[in-house]
Amino acid sequence: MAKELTSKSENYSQWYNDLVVKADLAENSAVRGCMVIKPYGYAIWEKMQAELDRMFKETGHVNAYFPLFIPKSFFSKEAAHVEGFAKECAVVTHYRLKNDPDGKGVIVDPSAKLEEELIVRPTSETIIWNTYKNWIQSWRDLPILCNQWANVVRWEMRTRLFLRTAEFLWQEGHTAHATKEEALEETFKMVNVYADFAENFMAMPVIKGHKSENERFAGALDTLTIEALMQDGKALQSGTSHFLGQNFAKAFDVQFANKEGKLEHVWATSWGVSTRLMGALVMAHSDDNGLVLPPKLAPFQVVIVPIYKNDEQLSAISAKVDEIVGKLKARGISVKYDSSDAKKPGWKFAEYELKGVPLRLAIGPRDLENGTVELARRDLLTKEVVNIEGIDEYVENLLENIQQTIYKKAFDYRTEHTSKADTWEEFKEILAAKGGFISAHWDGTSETEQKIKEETKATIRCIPLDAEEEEGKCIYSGKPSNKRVIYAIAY
RNA sequence: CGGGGUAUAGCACAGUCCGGUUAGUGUACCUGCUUUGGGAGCAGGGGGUCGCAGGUUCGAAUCCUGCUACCCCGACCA
Repeated sequence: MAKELTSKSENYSQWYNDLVVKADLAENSAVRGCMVIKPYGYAIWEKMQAELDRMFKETGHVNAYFPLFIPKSFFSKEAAHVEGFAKECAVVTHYRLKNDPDGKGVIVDPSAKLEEELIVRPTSETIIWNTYKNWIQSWRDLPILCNQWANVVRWEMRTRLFLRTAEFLWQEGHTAHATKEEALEETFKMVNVYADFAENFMAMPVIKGHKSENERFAGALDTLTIEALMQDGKALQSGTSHFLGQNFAKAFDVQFANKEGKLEHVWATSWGVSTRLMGALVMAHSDDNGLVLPPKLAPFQVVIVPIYKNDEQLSAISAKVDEIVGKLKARGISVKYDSSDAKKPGWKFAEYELKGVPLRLAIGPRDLENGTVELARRDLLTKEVVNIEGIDEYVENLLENIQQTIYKKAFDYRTEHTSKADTWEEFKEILAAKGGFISAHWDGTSETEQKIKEETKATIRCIPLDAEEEEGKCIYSGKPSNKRVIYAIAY
């Protein structure tokens, strides 16, 4: 074996680290905490972007771009926001280098100090609301529905590829509305878009819900989240949508004249998903043989491997493969024909499994004689021999089936790892025994949430949107509660 | 940012304790032949500022000091 993966059961986090690197998704760079996203990984991200971008536009949003740098003074305008991000900001203080007079290399030119330091954006609310102030005067200017695709920097102390890096790629939507109701509606709309994307494209079931006060975005009145369950029983926050109320409008003095001619502060939302989704995708489906990619996000959905003994056989096979490729492409299926002579079939089989290609099609002399191909599906690791006749339709259906099977497997895993706890003892037992989501009553206080976190490391992942009214007692304090919330140990 | 660990060829490691020929093994790479339905075999070959910077010494991968990066555990976080 050329590339050995640590097994998932032996060491889950090592398995993840190995997989990301060995499947060629990303690697660590020369810059601490910052990753290089490699072409294969970036191709998946581009597929995610393309679909999300389409969904944003379908819901009336437009793309724009705001600066990487934010004047320091902007940051202090919204108190909770500063509080939340101050500890992880990169700061630009100078704008010039010069040759070191004492010898080698370059130094920062002390005479080139900026009058006002610039913050490398950890998120763009401040620069955007400073800008929106100029865009908004009357109710006729609203709503503003902008999104931007950008990089942001949060100076993390402990990083992991995709899951937490000092610089990451994301999209951030920032909207401005005339009424609270409309802003709230937007907040919900976007969390639904994220859930739709996660489930139908990533094949990853998610729970939609409100964040508790502790977990809320700095500066938001309400944060909605989608929470996914990874295969080690830990939760991963995969996307958030914030109702910002009038906090930023007040901080940046953004008012509009309503239909009665009175000035009012604008209502705001913001929402984002990041390259963290790549980590979610890896951890939701993959196995000890490597990545398992849902067909809708795979850089190529089908790989074709020829098996041959000489050039003559290869050209006969290639002729047949060209036909197949043409038919598959006509159906919009992306396919790679790997006729390279540099590697042997067995090597290619293992390599494409590691990279999660949903469907592998092998064709050799035996198949040419019989008019067949060998189809191997990545998700189930099963093989079958099928007729070339009608292969395109067959593959198309199979890809759809793989997409659904992957989803169902993740869904079943989540179902098995979602438990109800009614007592504190039970809660701790479940957490220790199998982890996963635990549905339990909570008295609604931060103190209780904090205590539970200290004692078990579990936090409230969300208060589900579809939580049923149910009288009960808080598992920790015993105080009355009227609905269950979702606990888990989180990434 | 606190505690622990690691750093030697593209990758995985040995050698470091106890300083002493030309730094070694597997794999990957290059050439040739034979191979090709699950990570091929044989033969030959190339590749190293031993993480970086200082110091000790006749002599440093090895001892000392500082720095950097990565991994694990904590605090913090998408």
